[in-house]
Amino acid sequence: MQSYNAPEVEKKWQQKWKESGLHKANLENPEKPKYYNLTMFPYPSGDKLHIGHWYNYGPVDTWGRYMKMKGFEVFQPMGFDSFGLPAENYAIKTGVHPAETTRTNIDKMKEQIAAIGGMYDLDLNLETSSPEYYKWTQWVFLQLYKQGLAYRKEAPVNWCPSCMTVLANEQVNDGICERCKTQVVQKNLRQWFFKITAYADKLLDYTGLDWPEKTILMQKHWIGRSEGNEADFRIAEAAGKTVRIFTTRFDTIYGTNFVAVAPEHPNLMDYVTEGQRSAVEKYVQDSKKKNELERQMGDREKTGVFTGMHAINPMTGSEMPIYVADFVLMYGTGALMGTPAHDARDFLFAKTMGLECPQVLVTAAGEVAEDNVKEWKESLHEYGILVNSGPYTDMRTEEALKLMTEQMEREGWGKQVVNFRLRDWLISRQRYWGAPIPIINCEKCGEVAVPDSDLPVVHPHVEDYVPKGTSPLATVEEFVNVKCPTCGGDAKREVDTMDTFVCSSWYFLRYPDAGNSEQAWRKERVNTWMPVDMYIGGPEHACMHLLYARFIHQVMHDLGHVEAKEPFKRLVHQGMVTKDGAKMSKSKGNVVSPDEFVSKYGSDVFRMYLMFMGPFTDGGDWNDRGITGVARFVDRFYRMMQEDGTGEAMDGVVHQTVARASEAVKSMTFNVAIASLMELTNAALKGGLNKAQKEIVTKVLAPLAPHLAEEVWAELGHSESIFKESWPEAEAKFLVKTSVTFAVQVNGKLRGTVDLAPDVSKEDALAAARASENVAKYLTGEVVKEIFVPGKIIGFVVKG
RNA sequence: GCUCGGAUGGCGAAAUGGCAGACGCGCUAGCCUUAGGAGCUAGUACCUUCGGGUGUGAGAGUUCAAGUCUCUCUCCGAGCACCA
Repeated sequence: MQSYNAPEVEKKWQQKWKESGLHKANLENPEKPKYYNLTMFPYPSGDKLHIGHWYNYGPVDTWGRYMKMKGFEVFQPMGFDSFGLPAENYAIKTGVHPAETTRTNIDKMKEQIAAIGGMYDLDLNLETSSPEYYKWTQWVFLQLYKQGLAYRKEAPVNWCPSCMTVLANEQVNDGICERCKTQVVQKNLRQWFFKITAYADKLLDYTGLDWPEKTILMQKHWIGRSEGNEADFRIAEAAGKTVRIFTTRFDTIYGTNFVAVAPEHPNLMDYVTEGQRSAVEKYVQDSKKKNELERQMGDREKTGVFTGMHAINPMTGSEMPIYVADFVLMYGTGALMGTPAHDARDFLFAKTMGLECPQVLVTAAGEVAEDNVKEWKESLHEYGILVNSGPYTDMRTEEALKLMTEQMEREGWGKQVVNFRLRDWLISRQRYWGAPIPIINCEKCGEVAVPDSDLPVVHPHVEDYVPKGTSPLATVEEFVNVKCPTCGGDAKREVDTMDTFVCSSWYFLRYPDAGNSEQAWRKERVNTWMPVDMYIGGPEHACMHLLYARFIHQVMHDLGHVEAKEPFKRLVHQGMVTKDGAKMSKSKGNVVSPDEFVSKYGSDVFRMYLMFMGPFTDGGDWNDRGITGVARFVDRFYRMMQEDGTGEAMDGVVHQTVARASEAVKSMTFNVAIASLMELTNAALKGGLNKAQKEIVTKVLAPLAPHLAEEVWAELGHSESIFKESWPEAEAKFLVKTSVTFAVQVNGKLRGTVDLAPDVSKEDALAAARASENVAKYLTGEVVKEIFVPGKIIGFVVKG
């Protein structure tokens, strides 16, 4: 008997698949229903493919092959996110120019990805750092620019002193640079932004998307929509001047007893008396320093300084002090009304400032509230019925808010507004390895867009690309100095590059028409293939790539460039593979190298073990020994296929396996699918399968272990690829059993089992159960209830 | 602090409210081989007076029946973090 030689067999089939074009979809004219199966493209990092790559690409390929066998024209492309910090930092580390490292790394990765044996289309050669791609990234930029959705402004931005560039809010976690873990500082700089806030409401619409609930929640929270009111409070000491506050709970206005303003508030000095000026200025300086050093860390103590002036409560006319306080952010209007009874932070602030902690509880369960609040009460946060609120007393919060809004609008001192936490997307970077921003600055004409016909703005070669705080492109005179496209006079190019997330926010639109030199994509082509039917990638992109991509896609949709509203119809996040429960990292020295195991056991075994560890979305913990179980299974499976049997009494098991495996693959619990095949193999090694049964089983195995399945399929006498076959259906007639084991319970406890026909009547079943010796023993008292669940349970409830 | 997840043998894990622990790792015994990822057979939650009893983080509840549904709590993980 032959034993299975994985390395040889896998090489053979990878070659054959390549020759037959298994990885190619008919993009122009799909005859079957299309299925766009996409994995987030990798950046070429220079290290070998790690377990994380495999954990993604293996199962994604399994899914694609399954969909292919389900009768779809599967498009499964892969390219490289080759512009950006990872590639550039790798180049800086090695001292080799990024253009060179990117090239060699991509070539190396392509080889390694090929060794997985997936049907990924790498021939499209999509690389974001190539001029034929970034030409269209620049075009996308200009599409936004022409709509006023790309603009430049000076603003306080996040600056990473190590990466020597600005960063988007999304790339800063806990005040730390997401890439290099350095403390980020705030700087006022003139930078390029995409106006993603204009799409905030549209981005909150997830209709028709099959996405993980958690991801949607995270995005919703990041976008942070909140409805409320803005209202002007007059300043007692300065006639005609007002301070505008934002609140979501204007109904609590009768409990307001101070106003607090952010230190960064542009009109802060309008609210400061001469006497308090130096104190306020000092506070502002101190809080700026705090901003830079430890704003995020630790102390939640509320601080602030009295400005000397007072605001007038627009409802009651009473005066209250105005403070500058750094717990107030430049969110909303940068000023808030302090209502200690209803907001925990206001309560704390009032306490530290020695303010009276009042007095009126605006809402309660309808009863008159206590006069004084000594302790913070969470319940006062909620909507309720107003008390001590003048004409609004006894109203429900919703009603009071409505009437108060009407009043302020009528009297002209306030209105209803919607605020978002989402900030505009900062896209310019002072780094070398990115797409140049296609803008020219002319002394006469100002900011001028590079005409589409002049694209691409070629990324120049620079020898000294090490970041210094300004873009390295600025050092290339022939790049910088240009003629103005409008007036022909001397002008200078924009030297900043675009954030790599811009490159990756539209690549899925390029794949179906990659290589098109006339346009970013043909509309018909993209409308045939978009939206992406299945998008698989890590959950860490929830509020970055996945949000940006939706935004850009929605803009393209609104401009009529693509029919689909949303880019990704279904989204799945793969889990993480750990080692001994810890995240794998070089510094911990617990990195598992796939290559070693792949060369030992083969790609099929490696991929299957990753899938066998647990549910795909959960990830799993790597165990060097665990893989042997899957290796043994492959041997056993191959052996089972070599043995000829009559297949007697095996039809039920085979079709049972088809049913279970189909269900499992469909729900991406590949571990269960593999387990069901193992069970079948264990059973079949005793009985033996006939040829028809072997064929069915091999088809089930095919997406999970493509090389092995293809080999076995050929040995069964087929000359065409198994991936031209359809996924098998479990036939009902084989699933019908002649006898089923019923569990018999008395008072909920298992007392025995009886084997009966599956369609046995209730009466016969109960009689059979009663007759069972062990059961009869427990049927001593009066039977008050009889339970019969066909095929499963016979139960008695006995009294006494 | 807020918002989500999660907790089942020594380990990874299964289980439309219906016989908990499928499948695999590891372990034990035996067989066959003794160079390799060996192979095959049987066993493997706990207690037991061998009748049975107890077991899915803890405690309550619903139900004939709960790992699964409801409430309270503990612990672990992830995300957000002064957003008024």
